[in-house]
Amino acid sequence: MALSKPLFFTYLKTLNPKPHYYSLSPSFISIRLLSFATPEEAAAERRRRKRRLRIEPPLNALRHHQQPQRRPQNPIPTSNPNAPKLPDSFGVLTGNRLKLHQRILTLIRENDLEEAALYSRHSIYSNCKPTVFTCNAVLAALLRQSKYSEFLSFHRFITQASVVPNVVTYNLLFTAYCDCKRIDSALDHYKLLINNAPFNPSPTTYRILVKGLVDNARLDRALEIKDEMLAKGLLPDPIVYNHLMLGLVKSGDSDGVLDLYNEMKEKVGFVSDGVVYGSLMKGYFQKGMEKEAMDCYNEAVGEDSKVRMSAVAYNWVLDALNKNGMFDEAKRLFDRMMEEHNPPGRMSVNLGSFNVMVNGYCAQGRLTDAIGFFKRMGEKNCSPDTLSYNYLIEQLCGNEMMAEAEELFKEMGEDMISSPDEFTYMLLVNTCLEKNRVDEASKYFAKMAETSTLRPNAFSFNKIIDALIESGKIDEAKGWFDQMVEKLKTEVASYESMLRVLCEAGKLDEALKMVGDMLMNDDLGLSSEIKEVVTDALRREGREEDLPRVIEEKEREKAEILAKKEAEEIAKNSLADNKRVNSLPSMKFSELLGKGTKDEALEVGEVNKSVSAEVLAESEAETLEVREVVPESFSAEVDVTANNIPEVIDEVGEVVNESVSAEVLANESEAEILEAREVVTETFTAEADVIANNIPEVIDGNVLVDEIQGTKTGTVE
DNA sequence: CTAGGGTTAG
Repeated sequence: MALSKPLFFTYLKTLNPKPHYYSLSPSFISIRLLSFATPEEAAAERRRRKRRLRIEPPLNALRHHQQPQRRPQNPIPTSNPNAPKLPDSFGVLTGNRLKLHQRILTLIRENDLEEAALYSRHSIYSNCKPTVFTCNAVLAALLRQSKYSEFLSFHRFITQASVVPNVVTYNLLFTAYCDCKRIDSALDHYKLLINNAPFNPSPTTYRILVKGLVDNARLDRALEIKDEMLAKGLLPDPIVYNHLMLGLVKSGDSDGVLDLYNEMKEKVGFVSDGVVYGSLMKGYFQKGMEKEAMDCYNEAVGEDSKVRMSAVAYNWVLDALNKNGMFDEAKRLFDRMMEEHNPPGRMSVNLGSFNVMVNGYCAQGRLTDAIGFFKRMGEKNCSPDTLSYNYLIEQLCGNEMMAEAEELFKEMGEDMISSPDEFTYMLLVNTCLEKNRVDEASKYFAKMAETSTLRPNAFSFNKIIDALIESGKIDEAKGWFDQMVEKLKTEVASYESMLRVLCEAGKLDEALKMVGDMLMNDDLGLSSEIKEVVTDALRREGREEDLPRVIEEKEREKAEILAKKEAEEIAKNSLADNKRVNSLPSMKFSELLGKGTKDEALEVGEVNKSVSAEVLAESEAETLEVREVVPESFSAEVDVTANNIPEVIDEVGEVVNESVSAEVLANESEAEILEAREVVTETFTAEADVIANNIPEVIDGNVLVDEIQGTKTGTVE
């Protein structure tokens, strides 16, 4: 996906927040009141707090009614521990934290994202905690490189480490979810933002969400979100409207297109942003009202037009012309844009302009002209990205111009921007296969597999495997099959068909080895039908006793593994029990909080922390997990207890409820959490948090990666 | 000048 550049700009832009999002004073940050002399006093404080919450509703409740431009009123400073925390203000980005920020930015610039993320994670526990701006920079970088699972893991990490997200953090998260087509997750977090965050969504928020919804055929919801935006008193954003209008065009609702345009016009008088005129033209064209479409055209680009036409706005108009048979007019406009282009002051052409023209000429079947436009990018210092290449290569492949396609392929760069991706390779592989050039196809496939970055999906693997089998290259096919098994979760059916092929080819030893692998894999197993196939093949060579032998062997191996596992489990449990016993002082946590001094409680917290870390940390990753929840603040130590040793929840339940607060609110969470929270919306105390934290994490990074890989690589037919 | 480097194509 060619998001990188625009996203980066979005980030840069939002990095400069509007002052009013951050205008609350830092002194507002809540101070936890944790130690009470007696349980009675704790209870009294609890009651007081509930009363107070009734009198002073949480900040978000007030926020709904205020004008967006107005500074949020600072209701009651410091005393409400359940109040949402405010994100860092720019003021904190000084001294060491600024230095840290710059070092991480340097790492990002050097494209050492792994180091940047790791460094940030470690700094959380240093005396120089990264600001939310630094975290956002890391998130944005991960997003730019489509590292979604790392993105989500990092995001989860910083939320659990109580880095308070700002609107940019939310926007990055929305973008990540939308990119992965997990629009509902994005909406869940939008709801969290609306309900809990001490700031409003920005126009960018609405652009991301509306586009995400439109792209995922959720026009109705997109329109609702737009209305929510208006209800907040924000002006109609032309970009949001354009997304919606394009969505309506796509679904054939041309009246809707015109309605939206008129709605915007009604609200702002005159629509000076040219970005909507292309979709407006499309609406008229769709109604067969060519004259009106061209009136819009003239309004937008005519001699004395007052409409501001950016490159993007022009591109939409170009597209509208091209898609409605007005290529000559498009060409005239394009030439004018080229002439008008005068950077840095006036930017009227960009990469998209060329792409739109390339698309238009391809649609007419004028491939050579399309290549001509493609080559002209350099004139205006534009360079094609992967998507631009892929589009043209696909068109060329589909029009018997394989030589030209391969030429372009060779041009594709080493850089992230224009390097070939899975789609590129599979285009070439498929085209070669269609022409029965199996060896060349295999060569392209091999080239893709050699890269460290590209991950062909199962569909791609099967494509080349089947083709190789069909042309009798069983060994080569088996080679790819083995790689597929190593890299991807492979379906039983794939194993079976490969197995059949091996049997048919009389490669019995390999077949038996594969049977062994299948038996050892709990997800696979061996159907009686496939057993039959193998037995038949063996019988032909007089080796029918080999199969039962292998089966028996594997059963034994499996039993051994199982026994070993059980033994380990027992050992581990008793170890854990010991530690649990050793950590028993933590059971007195609540008492200490009630009766003892804070210092004593802290001491227990300390013990507790290290013990739970020990108990839980079985791997590096889990150590990180634990460290994620190990907080700076004493109160969150209760979190560790509550999160990690469920039994303790009962013991310290009251205390937990009182002290675990909104910091967990912004947790990586899904609909359930929202629901859980709904129950206690008025006072949103920790009950919901505890519930929420016990809900198993829904996000599974690996699953996600595969999903993305699936959607991204797709199928090239 | 009080926005807008936003968008499209597999």
